[in-house]
Amino acid sequence: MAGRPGTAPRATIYDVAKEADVSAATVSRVLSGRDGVAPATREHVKNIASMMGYRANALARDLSVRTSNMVAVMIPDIANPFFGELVKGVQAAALEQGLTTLICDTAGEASLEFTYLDGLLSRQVTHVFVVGLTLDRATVQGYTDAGVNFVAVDRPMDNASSVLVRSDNRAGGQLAVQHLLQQGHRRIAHISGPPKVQLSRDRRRGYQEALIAAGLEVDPALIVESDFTEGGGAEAFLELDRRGAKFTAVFAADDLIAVGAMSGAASTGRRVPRDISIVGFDDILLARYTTPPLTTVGQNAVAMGARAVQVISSPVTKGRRIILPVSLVVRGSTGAPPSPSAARQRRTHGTHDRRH
Amino acid sequence: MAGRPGTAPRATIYDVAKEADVSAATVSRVLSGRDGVAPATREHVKNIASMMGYRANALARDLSVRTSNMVAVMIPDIANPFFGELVKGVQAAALEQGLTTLICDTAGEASLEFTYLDGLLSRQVTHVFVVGLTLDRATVQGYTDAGVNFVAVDRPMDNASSVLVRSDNRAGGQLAVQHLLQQGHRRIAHISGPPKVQLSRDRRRGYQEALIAAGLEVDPALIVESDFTEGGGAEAFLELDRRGAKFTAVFAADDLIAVGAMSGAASTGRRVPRDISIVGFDDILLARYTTPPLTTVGQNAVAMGARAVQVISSPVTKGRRIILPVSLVVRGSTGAPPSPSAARQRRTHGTHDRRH
DNA sequence: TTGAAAGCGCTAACAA
DNA sequence: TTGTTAGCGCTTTCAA
Repeated sequence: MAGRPGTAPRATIYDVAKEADVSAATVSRVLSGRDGVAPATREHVKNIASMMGYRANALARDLSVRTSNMVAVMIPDIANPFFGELVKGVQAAALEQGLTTLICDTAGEASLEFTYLDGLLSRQVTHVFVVGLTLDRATVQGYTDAGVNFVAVDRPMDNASSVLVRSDNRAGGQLAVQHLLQQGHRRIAHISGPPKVQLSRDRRRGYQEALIAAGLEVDPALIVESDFTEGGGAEAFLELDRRGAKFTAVFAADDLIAVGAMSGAASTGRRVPRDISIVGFDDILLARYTTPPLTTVGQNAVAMGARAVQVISSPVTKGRRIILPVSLVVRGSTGAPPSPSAARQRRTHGTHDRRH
Repeated sequence: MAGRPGTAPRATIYDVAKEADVSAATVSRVLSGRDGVAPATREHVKNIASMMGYRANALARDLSVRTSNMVAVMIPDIANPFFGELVKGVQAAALEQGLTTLICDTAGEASLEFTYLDGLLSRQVTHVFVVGLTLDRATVQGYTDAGVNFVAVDRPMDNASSVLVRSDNRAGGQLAVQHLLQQGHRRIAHISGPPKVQLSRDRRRGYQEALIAAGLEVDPALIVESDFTEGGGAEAFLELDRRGAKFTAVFAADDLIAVGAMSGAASTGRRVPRDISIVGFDDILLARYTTPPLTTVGQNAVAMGARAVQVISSPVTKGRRIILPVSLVVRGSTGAPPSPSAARQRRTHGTHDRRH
């Protein structure tokens, strides 16, 4: 009640001890649920503690024990819904284990990764889930040596020894293209993610393989690189258009790119899927609500996050890879290519998802 | 080199002191950049420290000093891009002040808010930016008393004494409706956010006021409540449709709702903006890339976050409100209402997008 | 079953 | 300018 504002002196374990007429050690034992305390004493201490509104000081505890009950997840762009969903998965699963999740947006910048990792390490956060760390191998090794346990999610890190949880991106690329092929498309463009990112290459490879398997050629003029944003996708589509390339479908490396591509298509006077079909990747929540709804390769971000958390509690071989399956989600953004004769045959953008 | 994996014994300030042949106090002074150290000593200590790969233990420091250099931002849904952008603003501004930002997704659940706040408090994180805390006034007061400084962003908290940084939501609602009115719309529906959230009520009030100012009546049948998601927006649109209400435009309480409404419109056979105009709120990145691009009330999430951070460094009167201006961003989702004859005519021919 | 005492790694008077 | 000495609040042997 007295004291300066915001300076309410917090009760310590000693205050509780004194009040309960026991030692601090006993209070500690009771409050951290260790045994070896008489039931009566236990009850008594508990009462006194809650009476006094005692709150443990995690700093002191962590300093003493040299661990913390917090885990962190580092992602390159918190404004990308896919990562948002991923984070939610991590958080929910961590919570079940009594762990609190800290989220760090690195913006893909090494300096920020550095800052965060330093802060986490020096606060005894020993488990961190990372999506696309750009830090070099040596630096990462330094953190590992210092006691940080990394779990790479979605994207591998420059460090062969840590566990990786990701989707089967290559298969996803194939799935997307096979679907387009089935619809009758032959000229299929691809807007890829940054080639530096492994999954960009994997999806692209799937794209190429499916094409080749169908006896088609891979035309470099039909491939353009982008980043994983709507703006990048729109720009990439325009680039494709500028090249004068002929294509009736595009496989976008993620849903945001696909949305951008749809926008680019519209701005060049094309209609989806009548004039052009578009397939995305991720199946973010939004995909269901674009106009038309987006056909996409579904991966379950929430499940991926949850799976990553499992890793820390189950003994895992170093260097292990956990590959999650993907599946095609057919919605309204794909259809038959425009054929001169059959100008009006698709009329069905149902709201139902057809899962394959 | 020796030791168990992940158990590399970290050098302490004492190790450095011994090696540099000075006292721990001196090392501390050097490493935390305090003055009162001879330049020569300073250099020497610095060298030794980096030589030894010394890393400060933040836990020990924070415990001793009883503050930390971390701030936290608590948001209800990390998968909503608006909050993602907001967080980015906070983070960037905090970084400039040497503060590291922790992100906490409360999912709008009081229990999670509780968990996070406890963890933060007991780790000496004294500044937290909150968006729509649901915790009750007394609980919040408890944290305040314990030394947590809250800055409410976007949405006020149940605590009159903390600073609030938000947009002028009421004016935004008016802006949206005035625009629609200008286009010639008279039957304008509104899909609001949860009425529990203050800004839902503010935007709705703006909507109503603009209607009344134009001499129109507010028709309750044209207002439906939703949440701030695409799914909610789609559902709300369908509800409007089910009611058989006649309307030519809808003002959605946020962009995600607007996207959902566009989807709902499409699934009921309406075209935007030909048959129906839609206005959103927020101007998230996505708004530029929907089909058609979304007309919306723009608020700058990044700026809002940054402004909130300023608050903690500048002395601010308790209970102060900082209201940020909003502005209308006209894109392609709004246009003139369909005239009965035109509507009939279009049913027979395919249509192209309107001009701007 | 309980307590005394010694840390965990750092900072901050107060002396020297 | 530098060092000594107490803590910060909790955990954890080791005795009792």
